[in-house]
Amino acid sequence: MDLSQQIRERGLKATPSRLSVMKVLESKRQAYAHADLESIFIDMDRVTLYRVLNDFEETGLVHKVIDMDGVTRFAHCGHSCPGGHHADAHAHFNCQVCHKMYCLENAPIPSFDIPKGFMATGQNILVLGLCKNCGAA
Amino acid sequence: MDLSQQIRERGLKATPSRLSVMKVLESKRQAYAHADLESIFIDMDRVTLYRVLNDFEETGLVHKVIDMDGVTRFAHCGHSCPGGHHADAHAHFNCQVCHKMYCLENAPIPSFDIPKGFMATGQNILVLGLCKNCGAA
DNA sequence: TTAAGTGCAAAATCTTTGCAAATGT
DNA sequence: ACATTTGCAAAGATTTTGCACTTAA
Repeated sequence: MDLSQQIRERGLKATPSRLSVMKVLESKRQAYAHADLESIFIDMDRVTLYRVLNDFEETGLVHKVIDMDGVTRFAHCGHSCPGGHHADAHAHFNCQVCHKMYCLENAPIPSFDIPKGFMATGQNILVLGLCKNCGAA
Repeated sequence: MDLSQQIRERGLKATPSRLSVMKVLESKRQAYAHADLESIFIDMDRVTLYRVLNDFEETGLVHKVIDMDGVTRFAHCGHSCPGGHHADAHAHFNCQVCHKMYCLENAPIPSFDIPKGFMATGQNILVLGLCKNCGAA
C-alpha cells in the first residue's frame, strides 16, 4: 500500500520526514531506536524525529518495544493494528551482538501462571540471542 | 541469612547505604527503580544509590529488569544467582496502574520459534496487568 | 487558508565521571 | 593502614517544551 496513504489514514499529514522514516521502518523488519534513525537521517532534526516516532506510535502505525538495555525502539506494524497504545501482540528478538530487534510475528504467545488476585492483560516478550548476521553457523 | 554477610560474600563492604537498600529489596518481593528508592531514602545521595545498585547487579546480589516504560528496576535474587550479568531466568509481572514489578519466580519459561539462522540464548518476559492492590475483584 | 508539522533554542531528566574526604575490615 | 565507598560538583546523554516559521491538504 502507498505509504502516504497509510499515514493519512491515521489522520497525519504525509510530510517528507514522516515518509522517510516510514519507508525505513516498513522495508526492514526491524525495530529501530531513535539513535539509529538519527544516524540514517543526519539532516533531520532530532526533535522532529522524536515527534514523528511518537505520532506514529500514538496512531498505531508503529509499535514501541523496549530492548534489554532499556532503549525504546519502534517497528512497523505488519498487520492491522488497533491504533493507540496497543500492547504488543507478538514477541521480539533482540540480538546481543548487533543489538538489532526483529519482530517475531508468528511466534505463539504462551500464557503464564500468575498469583491469585493478579490479572494479566498482555505480555511483552523479548527473546535474546544471536541474529543471522552475528550468530555462528 | 544476615544481610551484611550476603553483601560481604560478594566482595563488597557492608556499608549503611548498602544495608538499607538491601533490606528493602529483600523484604518486599518487588523490583524497585532508582527513583523509587531515592524517594524512600531521601537523605541518600543520588549517585551513591546508582553505584549501590550497579554494584549489587554486577555481583549478582540483585538482578536488573527493564519495565514497559524503559525504566531500569532491580530486584533481590530469591535463589542462588550466578553473579555477573545473568539473564533473568524468570518472568516478571508489571502492574499497569501502580507500575510495580513483581518477580514470578515459579512461572515456567516457554521456548519460542525463532527464524532459521537465529540462536536464542535467553528471554526477558514481562507479563502486564493489574496487581492485587490495583486490580478489581 | 489554516490547522498541523518543523526547526531551533532552551529546559528538564537521567546517568556517568573525577576527585577529595570518610569508612569498613 | 589501605583499599573501598561516599558525597559533591560537574559533565554527558536523553527527552521534552515553547514558539515563530513553514507546509500539506
